[in-house]
Amino acid sequence: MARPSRTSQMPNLRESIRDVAWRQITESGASSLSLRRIARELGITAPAIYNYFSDRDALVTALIVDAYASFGDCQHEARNAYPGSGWEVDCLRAIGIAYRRWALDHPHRYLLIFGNPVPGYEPPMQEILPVMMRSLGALLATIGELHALGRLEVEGVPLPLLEPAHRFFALMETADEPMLAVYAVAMVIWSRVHGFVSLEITGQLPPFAEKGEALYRFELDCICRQFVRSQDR
Amino acid sequence: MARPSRTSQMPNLRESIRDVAWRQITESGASSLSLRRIARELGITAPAIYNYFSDRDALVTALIVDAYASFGDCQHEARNAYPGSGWEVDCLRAIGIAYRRWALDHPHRYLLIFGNPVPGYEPPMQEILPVMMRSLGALLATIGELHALGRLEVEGVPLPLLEPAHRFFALMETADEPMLAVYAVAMVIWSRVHGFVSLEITGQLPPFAEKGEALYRFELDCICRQFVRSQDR
DNA sequence: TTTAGAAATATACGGCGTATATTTACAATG
DNA sequence: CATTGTAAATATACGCCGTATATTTCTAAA
Repeated sequence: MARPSRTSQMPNLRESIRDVAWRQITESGASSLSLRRIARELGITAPAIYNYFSDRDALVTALIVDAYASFGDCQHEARNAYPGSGWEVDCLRAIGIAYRRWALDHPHRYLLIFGNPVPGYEPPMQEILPVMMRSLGALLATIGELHALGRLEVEGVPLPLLEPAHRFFALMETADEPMLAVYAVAMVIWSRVHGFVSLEITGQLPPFAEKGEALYRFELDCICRQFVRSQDR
Repeated sequence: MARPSRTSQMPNLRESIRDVAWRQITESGASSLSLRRIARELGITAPAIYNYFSDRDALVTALIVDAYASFGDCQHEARNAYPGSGWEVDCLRAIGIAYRRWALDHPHRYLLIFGNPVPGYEPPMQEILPVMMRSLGALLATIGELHALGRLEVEGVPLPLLEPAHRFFALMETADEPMLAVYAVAMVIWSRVHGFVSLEITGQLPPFAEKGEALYRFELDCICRQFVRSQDR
């Protein structure tokens, strides 16, 4: 008895697979994701999943794209809460706060994106780059505005190289020198924020329990003091 | 035919297992570590490994302890290159440089320790804490010296909580307030350094190829400028 | 009404960690 | 020297896993 009319009982099977995958990930971590478990839970057989995802990796990629979309939404929401000019520093801080908030709310998604959690998986860059850049777009735009206003402190910040062989070259080849400085500052900020948040959600920030919040805000203050010139003058 | 006299042909089987495990990890990543592959490579059967490691997790723990030892060696070597007083800033910088150097030289070891790479593995803290604290000891000692010399800038740095429930409490309960400040600064420094290095070795530091070095040194300069008061006066 | 294709099942293969029982080599004891 | 107990290995098996292949069935178009 093959093919019970499943499409009638369960439409959008592709969506259901993704949903169950997310549930399993948020429950027991990204590394314990299993096609057979998903199938079992949906009452189908494991090979049936291959009608919707060519691979386990294809499913993981779809999940990563989802996660980036959610992350990007959180970043752009934070940015859009400070429209107009004159609030760039508050915007920068809000983006930072939202970054940590999202990571704490969705630690497995965070690790799925920025960590190394799935065994043999290597992300296909051409699929992920768009959502990845969109999610970094909020930070880049805010820093870009500060730069346009002449309020970005870039002294001493080394600029990135533009080498055609690099896999991010396509994104950068149109960038002029000021844009490079914006990228550089963004990377420094991102690496600081990522360092703190990734240690925090993996439980490696030893003695700070709920003081993580305070220490994180301290870091955001350092970032703003260092890279943003005061408005007046 | 069981038990061919293996102990004669291959003594130190426990060491050999660890060695082969390291080779597999450095070749294809920590996630693709497999007891059966190790056994195959050593010409033994898989269950034989259980005479030396009770679990796959026990093997992973041994590897992590190894990695921490190697990492700690690198940190203490950097520190010991600047003996005596008056070179604390250089020492701090050297420790930072050595941190990145070690991570670039042993990316898989770095991810094994500070990442999330092995599927269902949860590290047993009571085994790992000693080597972990030893490896952080170089940084803590150097910052402690700066603090003792009155050259540590701690204004605005939030202090960690001391709550008995926390699993790092045993390490901290003897710490007095100045020691807490040293811990706090160490955590900030560590999170910045870790953020940069982890992005770099996972290939997520987009446009900076060999400019990673320059950007990293910039970060170390920022750290020194921010947390170390100048010597004179 | 027939037929082509999509979507599911059944089955199977090889890999994995590991539990259990069994065999063998070796060292200590009588 | 013979015996025996133990440690270290093997043999085997179980239940997972991803996935390849062939088969079946439902459905929609010709």
